[in-house]
Amino acid sequence: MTETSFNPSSLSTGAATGYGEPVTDCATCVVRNRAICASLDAEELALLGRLGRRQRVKAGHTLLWEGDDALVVANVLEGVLKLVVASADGREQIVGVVFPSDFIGRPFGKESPYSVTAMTDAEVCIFNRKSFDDFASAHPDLQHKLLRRTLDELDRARHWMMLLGRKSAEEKVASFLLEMSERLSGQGCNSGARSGFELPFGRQQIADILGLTIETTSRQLTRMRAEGLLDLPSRREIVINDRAAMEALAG
Amino acid sequence: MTETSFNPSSLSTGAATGYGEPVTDCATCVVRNRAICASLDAEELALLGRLGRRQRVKAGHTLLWEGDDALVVANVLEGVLKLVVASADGREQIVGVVFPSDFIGRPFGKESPYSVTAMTDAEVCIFNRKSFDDFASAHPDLQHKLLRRTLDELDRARHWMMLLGRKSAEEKVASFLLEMSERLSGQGCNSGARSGFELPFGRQQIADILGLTIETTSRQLTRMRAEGLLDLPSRREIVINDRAAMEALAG
DNA sequence: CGCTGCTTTGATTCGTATCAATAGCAGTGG
DNA sequence: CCACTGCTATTGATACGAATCAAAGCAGCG
Repeated sequence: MTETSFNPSSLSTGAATGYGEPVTDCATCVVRNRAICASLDAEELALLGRLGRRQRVKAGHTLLWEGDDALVVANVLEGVLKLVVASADGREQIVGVVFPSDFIGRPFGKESPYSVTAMTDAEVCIFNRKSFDDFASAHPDLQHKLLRRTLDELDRARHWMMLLGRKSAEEKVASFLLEMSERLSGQGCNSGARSGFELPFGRQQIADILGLTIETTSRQLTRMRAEGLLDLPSRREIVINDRAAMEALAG
Repeated sequence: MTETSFNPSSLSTGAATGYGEPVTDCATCVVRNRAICASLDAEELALLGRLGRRQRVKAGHTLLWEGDDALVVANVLEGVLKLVVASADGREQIVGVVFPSDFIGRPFGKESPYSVTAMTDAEVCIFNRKSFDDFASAHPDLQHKLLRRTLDELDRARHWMMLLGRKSAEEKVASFLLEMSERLSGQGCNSGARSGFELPFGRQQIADILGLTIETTSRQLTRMRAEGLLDLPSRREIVINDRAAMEALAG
């Protein structure tokens, strides 16, 4: 465990100071049109902007700890973060992976039900939770966006439950590769059967997502490569050669 | 498969007729203060009531099919229903269990991501989804309630992912019994270490919740009985003798 | 060049699924 | 009241998949 804590020491309600950089211009934000902020008009955006701070999070650092007071919520601007639930004896299960424009944190709740840790260097637009809760309560459109997003997340989580409870190691890895291929190769075109992408994390993390060990995960990938289903040009690169066959394996 | 479909054949937008009974008096509804309707005042309640119909669902009948158009949403008045995701080859994973006052269905979404099937005879207050979506969009307080509920469901689902991905059969069964004990023995007092309750479903369903087979589930229960942890007075009754020990097993 | 951490590969064990048979219970009708 | 039927649950024997334990390979970096 080399992970270290992000400590929002001088966090205060309202205009938070002492950490991060003030948000200067939401209008030019990279996720302006994809994040929940897309529901706001210029005036509202300026108001919310005053509550937020841009915050860099280095890979491996933890923004929220499972069980601790959920002091902050945030939008992801850049990088990839994981949501982790751990058991008393140290087993870990990744219960969510968030990308730019995704929302993190637990609004309207006291304790964070999971840890949030950066898997790559990341940048987030962070809010004091109470301030955000108040703002959201006063802005139905924002709340509507948040509701839709939460419903989508719930669907995704439930679909993942099927994978965790009922699929074999081979099916798990195949499903994982297909989902990552879709989420990582951008909203762009996935025309051909071949598709390559770079995973933002290593084998152990794949295992923690799939409920497997690192050895089993590695073996499955090696076997798929041997069968010509995929190439592994480098540790974190994956090229799916035969999408249809991969879909068949995913069950 | 003896499950049969509930077919809302003459479903129309607005005041739906031709199925169920019209809602006569929301004010005296058994779940009036616990369901999302609790956010509404008398006038709003009357409006929503006009959109709803009381509908009985017999045990084993399916209200919504995975992948089909999600035509309806509903509040549970009585009984217990399950949310099921199935794979092409017939494996099933129960991804949620809903009780009276819980909300079911997928607002703001076209396809239902899972099937909803009654585990016991049940009664629901059912709405045409589109009408409900419109009503919700116009009533921020209702939407707020729905958001909180969805966030809670998401937390529960993610917690369950840890169980499915990382826990042993013994830990799964122990966790399950503790959770059911809490959700079934009502909001009442759970004073003593001993607690008994009646499950609304059989062994196969427990297995489908835990991602196990019926045999493994049965063996774990028998073993726990042999060790004095619990009693099994009848097929569906469970008495936990030593709650602390059970919590230790749950991991 | 030789660390250091991550990944792959191999040998073995263990837990759970699978296959198969029996037991128990609920409902039905003689 | 009891025999019969169908369904659910339990119990047993065995097989298989993934975990575990152990070692070697490989890449990045001072």
